[in-house]
Amino acid sequence: MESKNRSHCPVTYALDLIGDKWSLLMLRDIILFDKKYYHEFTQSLEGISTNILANRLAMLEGNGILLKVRDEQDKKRFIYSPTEKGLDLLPVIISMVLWSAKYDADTVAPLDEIKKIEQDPAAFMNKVRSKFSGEKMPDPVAL
Amino acid sequence: MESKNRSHCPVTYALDLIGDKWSLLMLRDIILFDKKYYHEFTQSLEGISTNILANRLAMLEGNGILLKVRDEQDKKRFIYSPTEKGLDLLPVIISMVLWSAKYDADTVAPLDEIKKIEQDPAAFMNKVRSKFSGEKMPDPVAL
DNA sequence: TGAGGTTGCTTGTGTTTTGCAAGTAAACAT
DNA sequence: ATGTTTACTTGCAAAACACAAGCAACCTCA
Repeated sequence: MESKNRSHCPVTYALDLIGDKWSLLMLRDIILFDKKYYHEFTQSLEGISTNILANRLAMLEGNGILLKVRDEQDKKRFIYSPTEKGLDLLPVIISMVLWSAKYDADTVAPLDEIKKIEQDPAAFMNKVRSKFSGEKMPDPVAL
Repeated sequence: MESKNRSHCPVTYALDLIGDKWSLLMLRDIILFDKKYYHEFTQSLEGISTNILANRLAMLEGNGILLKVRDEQDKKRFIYSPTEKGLDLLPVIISMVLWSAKYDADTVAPLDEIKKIEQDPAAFMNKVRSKFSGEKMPDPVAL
């Protein structure tokens, strides 16, 4: 499930991995809306088809952006979570959100939340990141 | 040449306009590499086919991201330039560049330039923007 | 003035990707 | 044991894409 790179231009590298209409929406659901399970992704507003969803989940996992583990509470399910590489895409998502909030007259982005993000994006990102400060973080470097 | 929106989520709005493998590469060429002409886009590293190129140029123009004007020096050519809406996508491009520079072991992004952008992204964006401070900027608000 | 080159597309044709509906298998619930 | 939930997979039609060729407007130079 590898993507072949068109070039090693950094814009191209990112687009070859997440430059489609679904991958960043899935990361939005995982990172911002706390979705974890396959069936939760099928319930998003935009209606992804299940074959595309399965394909993208495998691709994102294969490229180290998502982590997939069996749910020990209910072994027929899997829990998807962002890796550090996935969480590091938050600035991409946020810059898209700010751009759309500015130019989409019909945006549903809440204005007060947008203003908070604009004033202190680092604070917003830290708050989001703190939700995932669990088992999948790399070991802290010893002092 | 309109894109229909899947939803008015701000992530979706951005992806519906520029969430494909080519649009942001073209904006990279226009904004960062100073490309202006159709034939210059065909010469990029990644090799876009001409029908897709023509389609995307029309789409980006139709959505107010690019401006297309006839070149008065050579009337068989057109000059493409970013609108304010197009220039406002610079944060999206930059955040992708920083992410790829971090995770692509084979990136061609120059390390010293990346560090400068990381330390002061606003300064980099202003420098890039100053290249386009010409006729297509909106009139400054009267004092 | 007209022949050839440049530029910016458009048009075919085949391949790949996507969307939609239906089906399957493992785990679980009763 | 039977039905249900969950996570996919499969088949097929539609759309998007890549590649090659063609074409029209404009320019160049004789």
